[in-house]
Amino acid sequence: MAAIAPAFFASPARRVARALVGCVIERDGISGRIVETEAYEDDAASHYVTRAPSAGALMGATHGRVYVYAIYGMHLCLNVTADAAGPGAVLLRAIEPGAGIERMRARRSGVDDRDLARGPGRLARALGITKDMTGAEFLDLFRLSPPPRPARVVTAPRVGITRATALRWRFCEAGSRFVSDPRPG
DNA sequence: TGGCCGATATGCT
DNA sequence: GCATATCGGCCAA
Repeated sequence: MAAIAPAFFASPARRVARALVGCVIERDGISGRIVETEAYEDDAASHYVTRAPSAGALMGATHGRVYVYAIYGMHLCLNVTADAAGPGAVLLRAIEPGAGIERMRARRSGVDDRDLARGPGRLARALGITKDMTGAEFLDLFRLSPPPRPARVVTAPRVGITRATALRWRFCEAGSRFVSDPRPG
């Protein structure tokens, strides 16, 4: 399977976010199918606006770069910047664990497989994300392959935001039990 | 299933 | 200093 190339991230964040659903992400022997993403552009909820000092330049000037931030003190969230012509980033919210599932389990005893990477904080933990990855070329750290089978995508409002809540820029694989709460539909 | 709440990085005043 | 956050774990019902 040919890997996805950097030009994939040149499109607007919404398009990249939708196209990522179903793709397989892999790093260091751990892999999974992406089942949930969210797009952020220059809307009121975007870190391009709300965290302009740290995220503004990265989201505005780059595409295909890693952007990691911490939320609620302890959770990391993995994003990839998008849009060669404007600000954008895509938050990776959930994956369906594939290869390396035993290592993901080993890091977190007692957690059901379904929950290993369901939600942005858990996903970051499952993939061993650290904040110092910010700024790196996404495809230098991760291998990304097209969907092994076509994904049916449903949209929903983004999670955990208080502004621009009318936008449905959350993209989920229809029917997947690996999608985080609240479930779309 | 739903509600509570910890624990802290980040940005603003 | 302060308010808020692109959450997640735990508990009661």
